Amino acid sequence: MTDRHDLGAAFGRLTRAMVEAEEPILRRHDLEMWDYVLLSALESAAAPTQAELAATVRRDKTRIIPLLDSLEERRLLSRTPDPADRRNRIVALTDTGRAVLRDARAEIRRMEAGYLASIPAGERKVFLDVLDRLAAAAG
Amino acid sequence: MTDRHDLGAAFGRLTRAMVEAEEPILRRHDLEMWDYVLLSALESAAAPTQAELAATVRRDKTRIIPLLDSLEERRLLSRTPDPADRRNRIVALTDTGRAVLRDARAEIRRMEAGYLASIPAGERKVFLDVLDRLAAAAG
DNA sequence: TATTGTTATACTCTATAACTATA
DNA sequence: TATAGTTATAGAGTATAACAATA
Repeated sequence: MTDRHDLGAAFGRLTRAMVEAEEPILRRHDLEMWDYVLLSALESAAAPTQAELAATVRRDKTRIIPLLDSLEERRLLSRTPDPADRRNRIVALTDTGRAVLRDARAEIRRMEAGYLASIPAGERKVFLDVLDRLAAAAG
Repeated sequence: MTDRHDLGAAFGRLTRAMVEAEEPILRRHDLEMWDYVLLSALESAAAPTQAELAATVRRDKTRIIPLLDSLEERRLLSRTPDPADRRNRIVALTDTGRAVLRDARAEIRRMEAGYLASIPAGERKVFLDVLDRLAAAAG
C-alpha cells in the first residue's frame, strides 16, 4: 500500500529497457530477439517437437516456422524427423548455434552487469535471487 | 556470469504474469489496460497536451485518441482547451476517474501482495526497493 | 509557416483456418 | 480419424501520412 509503482508498470519498463539494450548486441551476432529466445530454449535440451518448442517460448507454432527456417539455413539449429514418429521434427542446437548463443549471452551478461552496477552488491544479490524465483514461478 | 536467466526474459515473464493477473481486476472496473495506464499517468498532475500524455505512456498520439474519447465519454477524464493556446487540450482526471483509479489500484495492490507473499519480508522489501529504483531510472 | 488534435491510409503482426504427410 | 508441420487467408494492431483549426 505504499506509494510505489504498480509491479506491472515497473516490470514493463524494465522489460522494454532490456529489449532495447539487447537489441544492438543481438544484431552484432545477426540475431533477432526471437532467434535468441529460441536458441536459449534449446540450450538445456533439444525440443522433441516444434509444437512443444513453440509452447515453451509462448508463441504460436505457425509463427516460429519462418524463424526456424532461417536458423536452420544458417546452421544454428537442426530439424531432424523423429524416427519413432516421422511427423515430429526434433529441433536441436548445432555446435555453431551453441557457440553463437554462448557469445551473445556473454555480451548480454556484461551489459546486465553494467546496468545493475549502481546497486550495492548485497541488495543486488537479493534482488536477482528473488527475481529468479518469481520468474521461475511465473513459468 | 551465474546460471541465472537473462534479465530480459525474467522481466518479460513477470510483465506477462502481472498483465494477466490485472486483467480480470481491470475488467471488473470496466477498464482496459491502456485505460488504466492513462488514468495512472494523470494521477499526479493533468497533462497539458495530449501529445505530452502520449509521450509519457510511450504510445503514439494518434493511438490514445480513441481511448481518450471513451474515457471522456464515461466522465473519467476531461479534455478542456487551453485558454492560452486553444490548439492544446488539457487532459485531467475527474473526481469519478480518480475514484475508479483508486479502487482499481487498491485491488491490484492486494493481488500484488498475494503474489509476493511467499517472499520473506526482508527480501521482499529489498526487492521492491531495488525494483522501484531501476524502474525510475528506466524512465 | 508551424503545431495540436484528428482522421484516413498503408503496413505489419497475429490468429485462424485449410492443406500435406504421416500415424 | 487424428496429429505435426506447413501454408494461406483474415483480422487486429501499429505506423505513416494527410487534414482542419489555431498560432
